[in-house]
Amino acid sequence: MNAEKIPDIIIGRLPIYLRALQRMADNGMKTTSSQELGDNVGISAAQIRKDISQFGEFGKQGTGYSIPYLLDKLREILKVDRMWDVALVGAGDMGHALARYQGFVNRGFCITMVFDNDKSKVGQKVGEFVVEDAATMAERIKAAGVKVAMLTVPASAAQEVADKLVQAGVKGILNYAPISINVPNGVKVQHIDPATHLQRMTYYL
Amino acid sequence: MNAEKIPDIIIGRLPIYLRALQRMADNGMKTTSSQELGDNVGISAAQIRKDISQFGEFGKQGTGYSIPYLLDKLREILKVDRMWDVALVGAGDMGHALARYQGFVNRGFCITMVFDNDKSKVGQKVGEFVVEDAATMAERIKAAGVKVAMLTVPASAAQEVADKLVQAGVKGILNYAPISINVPNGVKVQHIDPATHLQRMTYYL
DNA sequence: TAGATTGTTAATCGATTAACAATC
DNA sequence: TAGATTGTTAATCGATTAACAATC
Repeated sequence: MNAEKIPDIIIGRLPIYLRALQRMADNGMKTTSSQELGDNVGISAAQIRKDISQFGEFGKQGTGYSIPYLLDKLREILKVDRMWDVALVGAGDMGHALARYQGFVNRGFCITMVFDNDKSKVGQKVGEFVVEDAATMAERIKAAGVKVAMLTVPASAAQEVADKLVQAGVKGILNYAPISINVPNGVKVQHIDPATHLQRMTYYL
Repeated sequence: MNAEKIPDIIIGRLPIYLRALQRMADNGMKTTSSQELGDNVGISAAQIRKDISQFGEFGKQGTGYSIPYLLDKLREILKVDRMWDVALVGAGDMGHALARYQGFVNRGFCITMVFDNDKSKVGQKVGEFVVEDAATMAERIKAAGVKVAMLTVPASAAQEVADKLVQAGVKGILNYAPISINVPNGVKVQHIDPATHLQRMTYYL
């Protein structure tokens, strides 16, 4: 294990490897090589080897990587060898889709609470969850020790809600609002904005 | 205007700038500086100036950038000074949320068709769209000249559907399926996978 | 004018690739 | 063993930052 700081760009690729390896495992594969994994995710074999070797010697010359073993290691590194409780804030269309999404649970995440500030939504069911009043959000998150949240509120409310989440102890925010939100050091934000992603492709068309 | 090839990493930041500038314009602001824009999006002022200057001299010493002018230029560069028809494939929860999303139209995109291969969904309404049979997809996309698609089908179907989209002339795919899809040169893919984004943050927690 | 801020250069910093000894 | 593939090194390539003359 290497104690030096790992660049964020490498951390960003690990979940991609993890996803591909999980899929290989589902298909009954037992081993893979940097070449094969690279072809799968569109990254060079050299880079895959370099990235993985930051964390230890997980492969074997001649035979490559054991898929179950590498899966274990990557899950451990990314800290998804446990289950993270997630708060979902915003019970609109996107919130509904996320609340009903089946893909979180086997990747380390479990939505445990859903909030909205619209009183007409509070008490209603969204997926298997009952929408709670956003006014109780900070308190509930603090009490439950939730560290991860998904934000699907309008852009106009996003910064304010993010501030409250941070205040309540949330350390990672997945932001679906189409606006850059600012958070203190030590809090991570990931942005998902479909229009931004589309605009990144049209340049090349 | 610089005729050299612009790095993809710069292109990727332009939509972020565009989004922030649009918001500033909505708030009635007329000018901004690289410093102010940078604070807004969390990028250094030097980098913002460098990025923008790849495409021309859009600022003025002493006063910064005219927001409406820079908006125009960025939209032109990213080719979102026009409206792109978008095909949505997959009428599940995520497809529903995207079909009803109001944020595309003022950012250059307009969903014009929705497909699903589930016969029980064909003919049903999703947002304001009637779901069409995926069997007619290639034909419809070709006839309409659609170049951009959003993919919200299960991972097991994603590669196959992507191949059909490419065959039909689609050049940009926004992939919501949790799997890396491979496409020929000249076709762009952007991946949106919430679990992957979350896993990128847990490392730091 | 004086102050502010751009566009650009050069220096620094960081990431990727190619190559290969080690070894399974 | 012979073939395959890792982990790592050094070289290359690319991106970011700092600084400042130009100028609005």
